[in-house]
Amino acid sequence: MRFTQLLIPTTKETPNDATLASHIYLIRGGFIQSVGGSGLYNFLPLGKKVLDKVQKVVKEELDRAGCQEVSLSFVTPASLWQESGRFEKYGKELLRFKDRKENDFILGPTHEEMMVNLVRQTVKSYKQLPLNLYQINLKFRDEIRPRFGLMRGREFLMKDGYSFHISEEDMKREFDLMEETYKKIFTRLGLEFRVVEADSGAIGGSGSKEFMVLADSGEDTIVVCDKCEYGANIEAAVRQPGQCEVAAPEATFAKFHTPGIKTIEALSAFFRVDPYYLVKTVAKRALYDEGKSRIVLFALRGSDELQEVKACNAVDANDLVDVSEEELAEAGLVAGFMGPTTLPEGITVIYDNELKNASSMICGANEKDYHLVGNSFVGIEAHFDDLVAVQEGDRCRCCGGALRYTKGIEAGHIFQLGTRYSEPLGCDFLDENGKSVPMVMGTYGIGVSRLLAAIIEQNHDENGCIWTKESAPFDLYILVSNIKDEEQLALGEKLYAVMKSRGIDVILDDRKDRFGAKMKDYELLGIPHAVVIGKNLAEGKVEFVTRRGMLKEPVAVDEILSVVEERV
RNA sequence: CGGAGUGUAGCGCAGUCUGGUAGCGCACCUGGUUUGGGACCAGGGGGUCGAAGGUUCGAGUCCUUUCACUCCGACCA
Repeated sequence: MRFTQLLIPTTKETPNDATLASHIYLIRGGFIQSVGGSGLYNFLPLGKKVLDKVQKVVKEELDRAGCQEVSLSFVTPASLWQESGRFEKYGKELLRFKDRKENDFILGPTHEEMMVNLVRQTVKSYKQLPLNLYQINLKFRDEIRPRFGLMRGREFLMKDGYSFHISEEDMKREFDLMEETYKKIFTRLGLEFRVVEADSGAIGGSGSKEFMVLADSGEDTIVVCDKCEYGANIEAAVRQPGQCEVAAPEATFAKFHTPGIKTIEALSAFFRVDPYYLVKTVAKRALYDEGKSRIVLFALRGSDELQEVKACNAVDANDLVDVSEEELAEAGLVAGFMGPTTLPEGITVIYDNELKNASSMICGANEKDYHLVGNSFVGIEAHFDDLVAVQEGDRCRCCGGALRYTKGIEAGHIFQLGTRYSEPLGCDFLDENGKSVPMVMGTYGIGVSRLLAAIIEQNHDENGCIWTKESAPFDLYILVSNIKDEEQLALGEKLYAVMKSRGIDVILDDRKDRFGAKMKDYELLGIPHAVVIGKNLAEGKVEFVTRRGMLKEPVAVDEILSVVEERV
C-alpha cells in the first residue's frame, strides 16, 4: 500500500484525556478514533488491520485446538437472560432496551445464555460431545467508568468460547487444553504474560485462571512468588498462615475499659500487644437480589486486611458496601468496639480461616469503650472462610518463597463452569444409559481489542508504538526521503514492487513531506522494520532500520532484498 | 453514585470576571521556494460558541434549567 492512498490521520498533538501510552499512540497514529468519548471507538484502516492480525492468531490457534467458530446475534432477547436469572442480577452494565413491540432486549455483554441455547437445541446425545464453540464478536458493557482507550471501552471485541462435556473430567481436560492454547496465542503475539489463579466473579463457576499481560499500567494487582510459578490475582491469592514472633499475651477472659480506643493501632499501643493478637472486625452491608441486604461482620487478625472480593464470595452476595455509623447503631453495633462474640440479635459474623483455634485474642465488646481480652476460638462452631488480602512479603503456600505484587492487564480468563448455566437452562443430553443429564461446561474469553492496547503498553518508546511481528499492520516500511529525487523514488518504487511480489506486506511512504516528518510518523506507527532510501544512495547504499531500539544499518542496494527477506 | 472540572472550527486552546465585529496554534485548500529528524512565504476555506429558556437596544460573556464529556474512588475481557 502507498501512504498517500491510505487514510492514516497521524497527529502531533496528544488528545487531552489520554494518559496511557497505548491510548495516546493508538489515537495519534490514526489507528482508532474516539466516538464522542465515553468508551466508543472507530477503527480506522490501520487499526482494523492490526485487529485482524491479532484476530487471525487467535483464530488459528483455536481452530488448531479443535474449536469451531460461530457468530451469535449481538442483540439478544431478554427472555433468555430472564431464564438464567441474570436479567435482574447483572446490574447496570447490562444495556437493556425495548423494540417497537415493547419487547425487552439486551446487547450481549457475554454470551453464555445464547450459546447454551444454541447447543440445547441442537445437541441431544453424548455422541455429539465434547464440543467447543467460540466467536469473535462485539460485546457491550455499560461500564461505570470507561477509560484508557481500548483498555476499557464500553463496546469491545472479545473472543468468547464455550465448551460442553459429558463429565467433569472431560471439561477439565479441555480447560487444560485451553490454557495451553492461550499460552500459545499470547506467546505468538509477543507478549510477556503470567497465568494466575483468579476469582470467578459474576460469570460463576469453580476453577478459573486469568492471563495477565505484565505492565505497570495494568489495572489488576497480581501476587507472584519469587521462587516458584505461583501467581494469583489479589482477589484470589492465598498464602501460608501468618505467624507472630512475639508471644501471645497472657490473660484470662475479662472485660476491659478502653476509653476512646477505636483503631487497631491504638488498641495495640494501649495493651502493648502485637496486632496479630487483636481481632479486626469489619462491618459491611451485603446486597442481594430484589434489593435485599443485611449487615455482616468479618473478623480477622488485626495484622491482616480484608479482601472484599473474598468477603463478598463468603456471604454469596452480589456486592458489599460500607455501612454508616448510624446504620451500625441501629443494628446495635458500636463503631470501633465491634467484636465477633457477644453480638446483638440477627448479625452474622464470618471468621477468617486464620482465626481458627486462635486464643488469647482481644476483640471489641460491642459496647462503647470496652474490649474483651483472653478470647479463645478453639473448637468453636462458626463460619470460617478465607478473607485476608495477601500482603507483599507474605509466604507462598506452595514453596514458602516471598510473595510480591505486580501489575497486570487481564487479557484472557478461563473458567470451569460446571453446570451453572446448563442446569437452569435445561441444556441436557442423553448419556449411554439413556439418562438425561446436564452438560458440564467451561468458558474461555480473550479481550481481543484490549490486546492491541496491551501490546502497546508492553512495546513502545517515547516516540511511538513498536508492534510485534504478528501484530504489526505492515511487515516493512519503505521511506523515500525525497520523492523529488528521481533516483530515490525509482528505487523506492522498484523495491516496493519486488517486496510485494515476495509476499511481504509493505507500505511505501511516498508523501511529499520532508525526511523528518516521515521518520516521526514511521516511529509513531511502529512498523517493525523500515528501508530508508535517502542521501547515501549516492554511495549505492540504503538503510535498514529496526524499530525496536531504532537501529540503523547501511546496506548496499543490491543486498537489501536478501537482508529484508532474512530479517523481516 | 460520591467528589472535582470542562463544553468555542477536525484537534489543542484563548476570549467569559468588566455584554458591543468570532480569535490563536496544528490540520486542510491554492501558488511558490525547500527536502536526513515534525520547513518557509503569500493567499484561502471552515463556527447552531453543548442545548433550551430568560434579562438586555445588543449575550460566547449575565440569570435559570438541562444535556454531554473528562479526571479521582467501588466493576471487568
